[in-house]
Amino acid sequence: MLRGAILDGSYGPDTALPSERALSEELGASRHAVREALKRLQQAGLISISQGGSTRVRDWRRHGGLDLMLALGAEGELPPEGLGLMRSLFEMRASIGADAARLAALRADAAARAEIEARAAALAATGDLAARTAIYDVLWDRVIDAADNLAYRLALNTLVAGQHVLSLDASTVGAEIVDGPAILALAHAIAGADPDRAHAAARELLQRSVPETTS
Amino acid sequence: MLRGAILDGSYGPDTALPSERALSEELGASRHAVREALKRLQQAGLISISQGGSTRVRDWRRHGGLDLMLALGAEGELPPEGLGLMRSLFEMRASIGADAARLAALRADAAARAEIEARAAALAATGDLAARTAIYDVLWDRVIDAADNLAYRLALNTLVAGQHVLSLDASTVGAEIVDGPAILALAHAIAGADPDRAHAAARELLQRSVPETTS
DNA sequence: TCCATGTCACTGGTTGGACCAGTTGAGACG
DNA sequence: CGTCTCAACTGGTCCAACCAGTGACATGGA
Repeated sequence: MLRGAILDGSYGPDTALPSERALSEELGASRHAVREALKRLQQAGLISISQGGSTRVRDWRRHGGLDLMLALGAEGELPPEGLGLMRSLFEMRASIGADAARLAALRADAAARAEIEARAAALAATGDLAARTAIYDVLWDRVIDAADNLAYRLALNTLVAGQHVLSLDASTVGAEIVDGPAILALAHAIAGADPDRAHAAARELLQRSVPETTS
Repeated sequence: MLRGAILDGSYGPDTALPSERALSEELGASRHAVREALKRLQQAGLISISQGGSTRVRDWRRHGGLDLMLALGAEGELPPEGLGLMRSLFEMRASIGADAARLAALRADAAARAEIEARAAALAATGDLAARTAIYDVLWDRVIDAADNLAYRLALNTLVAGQHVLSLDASTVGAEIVDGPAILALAHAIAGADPDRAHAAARELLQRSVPETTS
């Protein structure tokens, strides 16, 4: 609410915001509400607050966290940034996902390998698109778990949340879901403890959903 | 403050927290302070708040954002997780950094290519470790910019913040900084628009700082 | 004239109390 | 015994006041 009104419009980096009391009067809200909003902006890395001194806008490109992607996507953003935002999201998904597949091939225990292979087989055997999508999501969830990398898990959480914010349906990753053999090959590479093949297979698979740019 | 007291100890997923009023009395703080803390936890994905209903703990492994890494690292964590946390951080750094180098080789404009090469040369020509570290940081900053991927930029922001939280000094990436020729090779690959070589060079360079595990 | 100093009007930080608005469950009623 | 109502929760919001730092301005002495 306040975030969009503040940053995306005016208020360049290093400018001072109005005081909390001024903002509360200007926005017609109590100082507490303004304060909570400001604290959230601070947590997001958009502003820096210091007692006594004034609250200043930070350069979000340099201090913002990954969660900012959601905020940017939420507020119907700049048209040129819109596609770039999606491309950024899916490029990161491809990069992280491919490395997660590599690590899963290295670190998964026997049970995880078996489950990943079983889910891939179940996916390939199903014709229903919705069912395939559901299995595909769980499959990747298990791969991320098997990779045993907390940063990957958390980053992917943010990325899928971002896909929801951008209101993307299953068709966005349709090119991945329809290709049963490629998914099976990926699962086999992970189950067979072949990190290089797993990485390559995942990379190729995930790359299909990265939007093209006319550069 | 409150985050550590709540999650890391007890309070498993899907359990209900005490009411705001109860917490304020229990912690000796006003309800407003408790409320601000809860809002921050909500933003971090640790809890879900709904008016009328009770505030419940969410499964942070499934709903938390990347910023959670900082929070976990801040509160002297579980010893076994400590090393895993660092490994996760540096693995992600390597994965993102390598792909950023690849994209930079594809997308950088002439000025960026020239600057990246110039900085690499300046780094290789300097003997002082601190100076090399400073140049190295800026060099990667330019690579990320050239990759033109907002998600990478924001994720890296979080990762470097995490390195600060874990109080890691320059020696952590010493194996990268000392190798001038490797850095030069990376810069040349980017400047020469060779994405595959840039990716491989960055990957090899960044992989050196990933802590080993005795698996 | 110039610099050190103290004062004071700001800034954010915190608290208490009150009320509004949903949710939930226990008890009353059919 | 099933259903409905209502009261006691929950979080959401607001007002008013005070504490604690900051910074600039006015004032004094060198």
